[in-house]
Amino acid sequence: MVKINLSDIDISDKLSDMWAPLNEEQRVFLANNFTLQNYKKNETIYCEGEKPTHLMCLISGKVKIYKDGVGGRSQIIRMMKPTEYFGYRAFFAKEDFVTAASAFEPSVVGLVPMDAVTKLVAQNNNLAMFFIRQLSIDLGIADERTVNLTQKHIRGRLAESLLFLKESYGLEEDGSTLSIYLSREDLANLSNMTTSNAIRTLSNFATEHLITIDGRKIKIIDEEKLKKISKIG
Amino acid sequence: MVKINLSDIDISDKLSDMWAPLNEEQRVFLANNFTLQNYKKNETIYCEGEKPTHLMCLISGKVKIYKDGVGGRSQIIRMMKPTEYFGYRAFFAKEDFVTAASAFEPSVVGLVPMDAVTKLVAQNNNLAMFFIRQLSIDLGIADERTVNLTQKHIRGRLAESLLFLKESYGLEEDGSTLSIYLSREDLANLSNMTTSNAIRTLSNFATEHLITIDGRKIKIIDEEKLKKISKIG
DNA sequence: CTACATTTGTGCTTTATAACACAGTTTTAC
DNA sequence: GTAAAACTGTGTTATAAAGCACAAATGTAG
Repeated sequence: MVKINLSDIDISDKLSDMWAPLNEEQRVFLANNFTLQNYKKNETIYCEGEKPTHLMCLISGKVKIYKDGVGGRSQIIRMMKPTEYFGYRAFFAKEDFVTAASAFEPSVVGLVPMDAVTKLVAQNNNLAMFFIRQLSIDLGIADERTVNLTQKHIRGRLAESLLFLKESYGLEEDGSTLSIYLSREDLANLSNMTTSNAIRTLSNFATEHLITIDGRKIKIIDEEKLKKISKIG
Repeated sequence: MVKINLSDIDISDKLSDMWAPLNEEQRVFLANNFTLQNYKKNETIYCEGEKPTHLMCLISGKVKIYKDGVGGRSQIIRMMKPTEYFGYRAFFAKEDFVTAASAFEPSVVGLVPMDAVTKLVAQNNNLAMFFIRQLSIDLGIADERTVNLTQKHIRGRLAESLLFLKESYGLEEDGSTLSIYLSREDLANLSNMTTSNAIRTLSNFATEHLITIDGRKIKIIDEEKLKKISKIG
């Protein structure tokens, strides 16, 4: 872990939603408690059952938050993109982690000890409101997700995942290729299905000219139809 | 809606987790903004798509938070018991409600306008921490629930629901009858299955002497075995 | 470069669960 | 108190999705 001077690398503007409420003194305090950590592709960031110690902010890369359920099956709960915060829920709930996190790609994570965060939250109400708002948004997403994953059929769930990946990570310069390359297994774990069904359904979508596939590269061809499939389930 | 004097009916001690952080002035402010509302059995408290306006606290009765998904199927997301707060998530997230709420039984709900709550949160950090903690706990539960509802089999899901009902609402004086009488349909919507499968599986549990059923009265006979079924999925 | 492991793809079988149909029972409304 | 509606129970059928087996392709390590 390397202690860095925030102003040097100038990432503070990217993290503005959370930084904005802080006064100068609080920013210095935060900067003094801020460290960076690198994670390799597929490296675990934290595990289920561990004690949460740091607020984490994804600086670069892509991270999945997942949960291993019955029979070795893994379910991806959330996916983080740069400037998003994670790892703090369990601390605030006074629990151990109920999920695990790992890096899809080489990633850089900013760490702030939770006791420093707690101090700042106690001093600064707008920071508290930031967390209230963020948690509220995430809880709404979780409620939606529960219903979508349980009630939609395979095609609907996969279509939804593809659209989610587009919204979250965007497209490459060609305007249609998803900027994230997932294994079929990860795609399955995101969409609550087996790997073979992810493969099959993806092929079907390609046959129907909704997408094209080239290894892990997926191009979205007919977004409207995907939306329709996602909607009707 | 009837404006009441809190000290008169003396419910403030029951609501202590949230009240505790408030000073005298803030308590008076809250009391002046507090109203009670009665709901009949099966009456809707709020609907999906509506704008959230009040923090709600269940004073007495039982309330379900649910979501209607594809094909008319309804999924129960959360169930409230007295002294629990609800209805505030969407406000903090600056969204409309994504769920609906209705009363299982005749219920009394305490209402506080969200702008009054916002004012108090801005003044009082411990109150902000109350919401942060509550939202964090609920988000953890939602994450668990997503995996349980998607990965466990019918028997596991129903067993889990029965245990959940016991934990949440407790037992009657006989020490084994669940204190909440749900329709088979509600039990199904809680456990993500069709009504006929809830009926069938419930009968199977009775045949296996894990429970006894007498209409909507359910006695838990072999809790350990239910736990085992719930655990292995 | 070769060997081994992992991922992807495809066909076939099995199974869990939904869907449907209908009868008996209980609750609700007038 | 009766009629209608809602709920409960059970058997049967249909089907979505998992499970399995295996081959081909791709990636990785020595």
